[in-house]
Amino acid sequence: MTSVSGVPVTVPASAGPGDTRDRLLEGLNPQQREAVEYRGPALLIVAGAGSGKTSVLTRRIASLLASREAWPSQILAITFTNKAANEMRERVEALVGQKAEGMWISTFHSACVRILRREAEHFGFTRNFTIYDSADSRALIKRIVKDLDADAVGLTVSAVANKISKLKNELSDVESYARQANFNDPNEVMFLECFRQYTRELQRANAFDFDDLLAQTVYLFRAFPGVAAIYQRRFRHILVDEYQDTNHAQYSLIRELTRSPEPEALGPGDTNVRILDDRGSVPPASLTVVGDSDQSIYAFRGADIRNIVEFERDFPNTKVILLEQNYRSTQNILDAANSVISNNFDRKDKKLFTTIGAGEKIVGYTGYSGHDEAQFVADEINALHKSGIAYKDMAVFYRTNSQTRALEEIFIRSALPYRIVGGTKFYERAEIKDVMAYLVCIANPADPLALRRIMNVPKRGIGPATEAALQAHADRDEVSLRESMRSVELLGLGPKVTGAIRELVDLLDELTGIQEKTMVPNLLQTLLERTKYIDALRASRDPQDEARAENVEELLAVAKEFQRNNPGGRLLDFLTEVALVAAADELDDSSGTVSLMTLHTAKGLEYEAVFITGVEEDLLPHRMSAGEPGGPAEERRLFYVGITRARKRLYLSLAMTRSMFGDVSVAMPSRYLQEIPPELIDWRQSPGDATSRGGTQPRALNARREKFSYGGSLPPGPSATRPAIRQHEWANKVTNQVRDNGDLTLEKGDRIRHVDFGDGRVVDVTGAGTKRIAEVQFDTAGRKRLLIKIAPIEKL
DNA sequence: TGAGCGGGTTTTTTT
DNA sequence: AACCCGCTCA
Repeated sequence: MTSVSGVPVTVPASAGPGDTRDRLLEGLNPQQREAVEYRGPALLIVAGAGSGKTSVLTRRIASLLASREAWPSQILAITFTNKAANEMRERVEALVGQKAEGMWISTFHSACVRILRREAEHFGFTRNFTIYDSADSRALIKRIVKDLDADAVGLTVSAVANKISKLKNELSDVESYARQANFNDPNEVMFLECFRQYTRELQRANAFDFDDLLAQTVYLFRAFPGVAAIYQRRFRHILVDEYQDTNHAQYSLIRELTRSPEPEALGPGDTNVRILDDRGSVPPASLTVVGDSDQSIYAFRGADIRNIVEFERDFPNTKVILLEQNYRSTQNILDAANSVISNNFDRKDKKLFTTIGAGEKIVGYTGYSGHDEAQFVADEINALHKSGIAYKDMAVFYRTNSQTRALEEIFIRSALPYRIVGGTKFYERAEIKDVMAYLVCIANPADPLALRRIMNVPKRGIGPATEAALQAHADRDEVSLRESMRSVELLGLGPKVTGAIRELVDLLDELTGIQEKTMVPNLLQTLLERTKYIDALRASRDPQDEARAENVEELLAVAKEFQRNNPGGRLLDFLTEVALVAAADELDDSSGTVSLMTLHTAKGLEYEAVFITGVEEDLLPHRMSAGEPGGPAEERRLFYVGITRARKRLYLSLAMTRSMFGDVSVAMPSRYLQEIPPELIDWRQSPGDATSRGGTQPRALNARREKFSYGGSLPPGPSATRPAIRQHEWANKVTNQVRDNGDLTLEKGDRIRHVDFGDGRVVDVTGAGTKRIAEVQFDTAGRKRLLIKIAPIEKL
């Protein structure tokens, strides 16, 4: 195999058989080819949106393997989501025509878990540690804040949680924070105590939070050079995607991995002599990073744009390759994107271009309310679908998760198949967290958080008083909560409670004992049967509990699926996988549904048609970003990311009024709309129209009109001289009324009256049972699809 | 112990 | 509007 020296070489290296090399470079432009074939210590690929970076990265790995420059086990590729990782692995394997066993392609977090599971014993953890998600961390912090009465100095749970997270991303720990803390500030002293206790509790629980996964791995490498050396020797080629969104901890991890291992750390058993250079030491791994500073949207969780901006300075002998040709979007979409992002000063100018052609104009729409806007989106999706675009090729983006409500209500009513990516996730549901907590108790008996969660679920008469008694016993004897349950008979509790605790702890211990040799679905099945968890839900009077029972059964199906994909997988692997699923991982490409997601989740994805909703001040840019330095610029990048997801059709929509916290407030068009050349937008209903209705709307909207010019895109003639906008143009003032029509039946030709849309005629009826859908041509509001059972309609 | 009620708070984005 | 919390009463 070719040795990798520290000297940059542009490789004409025998990239395997010629035809393999040709295949790897097929269809690539010169810059892309160079990005695949360049060899050297450090490569920065500045890849604009849609410039084919994933393809380049994939082929670069394939090229390393095909030319035998690297074994699969010497490659570490970091992607942003697990889904991207799986896709990349499949594509590499397809390119090199073999299973690339031993190749690490994963997210930062997954890679760190893998390392920590192997090495946790070095520093006081065991390999079966629990991973606390943000909700778990919050729960723990909440307890601590309460115990310490930190409210008293104005510390809230979220303030503490955010600050701890931020510090960990900066690789600060309790000691380093304490060294520079101001001890005259009671708030800071209290925070320090919270931080200290939180850290101690995690350690005791044998648990890491999300931020620890990164920070503790860095700590591990720094504190144990021998451990670091294992990975420094092993990984010869490190590739990082979405580098603009790395935070300091991630940056440091990469730094550690691309160091030469210290010579004394090389054990005598080190047989990997092939990679030794002339001086007898192991050269650092080569590093490839791909990113686009215009798409940096995670500063709020510590991403530091300087990591990419200063990459060349950080890593000497860096080769930089720019990919500017866009293969995704039409020129109109790119022009809009370019002109929006050009308003961010302090960036290297770069302009995306395409040879695809101008394409359709961007469509703009201003709704009366969020529901109205949603109705527009639904109608357009319906029209696009009829024109031949599959549901799965369309997506609706929004800034905040709360915007899903109106969209969902309308989509359900319009009988559109949709799916929300992310948001309130499956694994965040209480019943799923309960069952997962049982599994955590089985895997990691030291974890008291999980144990407390399930202690009295389902109800078995173990209340707070009993729990406190157990905890007191645990504290006194300095044992775990689990251990104190084992000696429950010594506590002098009532016979009923004692019996319940005995039963629970015996069950947990029994399952802990067999977890290593039991299939996950079987373990889960046994658990559910013995705890009667599902039975308890089914017996409940709350009608929602039936749905919860179904969710738990769904989890069982997930476990079976996991076992199918990982025949050797054990409980610990299952828990790891579940803990690290990201929103974008849930995406099922084959599903015939419209995808709804936040702009953040949309990163890295692309669709034929994209709807960006809520393009309003205080939403995009979000109100909360105004105070942050660099906030508005980051929001602009977010908008840019959204725009550049679209291949052919882009819709921008907003509403004049938006309900928040239960009451309605007036919304203003986003400043970013003015940054798009007016001739690129075809306003179906512009903010100008929306405010010229006269009469009842708040003054602020009328005032706003003067400041907004939508150029030639307005319908001809000043609004005042047009016959007053007739009521029917506002016929779609959609309310959120829903009703149950029982078994109302409609047939083609029936006349109906709709609360929002007025009168209309049924032109088609499809579907069956409760899913019967009427296609209605309204006299004034256009054509709509309605779910007959719930639409606010009556037959005339 | 646990159901039910009233009052306060909430929404930025995520691994 | 929806959720969480703490309090009261059975």
